[in-house]
Amino acid sequence: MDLTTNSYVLSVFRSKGLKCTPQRIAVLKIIEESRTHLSIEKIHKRVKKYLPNVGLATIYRSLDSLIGLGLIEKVHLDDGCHSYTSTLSGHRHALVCRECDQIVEYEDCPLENIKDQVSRKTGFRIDNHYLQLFGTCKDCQTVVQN
Amino acid sequence: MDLTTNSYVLSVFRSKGLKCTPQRIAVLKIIEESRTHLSIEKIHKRVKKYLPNVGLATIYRSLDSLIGLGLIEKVHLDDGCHSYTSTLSGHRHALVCRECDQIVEYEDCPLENIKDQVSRKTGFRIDNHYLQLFGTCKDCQTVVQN
DNA sequence: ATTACAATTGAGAATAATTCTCAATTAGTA
DNA sequence: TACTAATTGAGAATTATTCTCAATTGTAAT
Repeated sequence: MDLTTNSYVLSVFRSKGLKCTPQRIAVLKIIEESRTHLSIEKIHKRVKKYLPNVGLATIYRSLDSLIGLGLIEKVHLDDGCHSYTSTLSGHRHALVCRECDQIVEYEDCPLENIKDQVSRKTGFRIDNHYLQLFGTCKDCQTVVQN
Repeated sequence: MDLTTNSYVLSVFRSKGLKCTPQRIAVLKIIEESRTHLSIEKIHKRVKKYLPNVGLATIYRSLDSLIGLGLIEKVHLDDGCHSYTSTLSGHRHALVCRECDQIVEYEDCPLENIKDQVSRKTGFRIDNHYLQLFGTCKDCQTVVQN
């Protein structure tokens, strides 16, 4: 894995005065490159392939930093666990397949007008939302259940 | 607090062969009656007022049972913590105020048609969703920020 | 009402998840 | 190249959650 990064990511780090360390870049890239959700332990294991001495605490800290920078998002799974997903290609929502754990993402946010509607009804000023859909992906629908 | 319950709740317990215990009813009622989100610790403290010997493990177990019965739902907060909300008045979504922690709920689910739309685009069969909106409630919008 | 039995509970131990501490290291200036 | 504040690794500490097991209790059948 190439632990250098692009100038956009670099500028995000700079804008908050955070250092762009190999540990943080590795965590970010691993999350970006994964198509299924990764637990902290899995992220740790994968980062260790490239940075064998990295500690678990650093993974936690990197995740926090990256969330603070808006480069990744915490994803809450149906069972109460959570994983992390990259936000680099813009606002995304996750579709989590219960069978194969695959995450499919879709770009267009269907919630913009819903937010207005809810705002009018409740008086809330809404500044963030969290949507996740659970189900069975195309592939797993054709597999015979056992 | 009245630890008896109505026949609907009773029938839900019976339908899954679960016992309708005072501990479970207490947890359910406390969640139902609260308008803000409650941590496990807070639920534990409140249940203790009525059942002083209740253990923390029982709160965890009761919450699991009630989720299994569909009587409550886990709510993921923006900071990664979670709380619980009653589902007794039908399908609800939470609006969480960042200022005062108040939860406002709205009954009508705006997602039914969105699910179809996403299904068509991605091939997913969607069987559950999780939506939460974060923002500032009406009251807190008028308070001067400090 | 009583009984029988499986489900549930309380208590605390065990485990898992997360955060903290601190000395050593390092990224980003100057 | 040197400086400095931020970051890291290691492991301890804390917090959250689950497990174990003997005692208790809700429920259904008598």
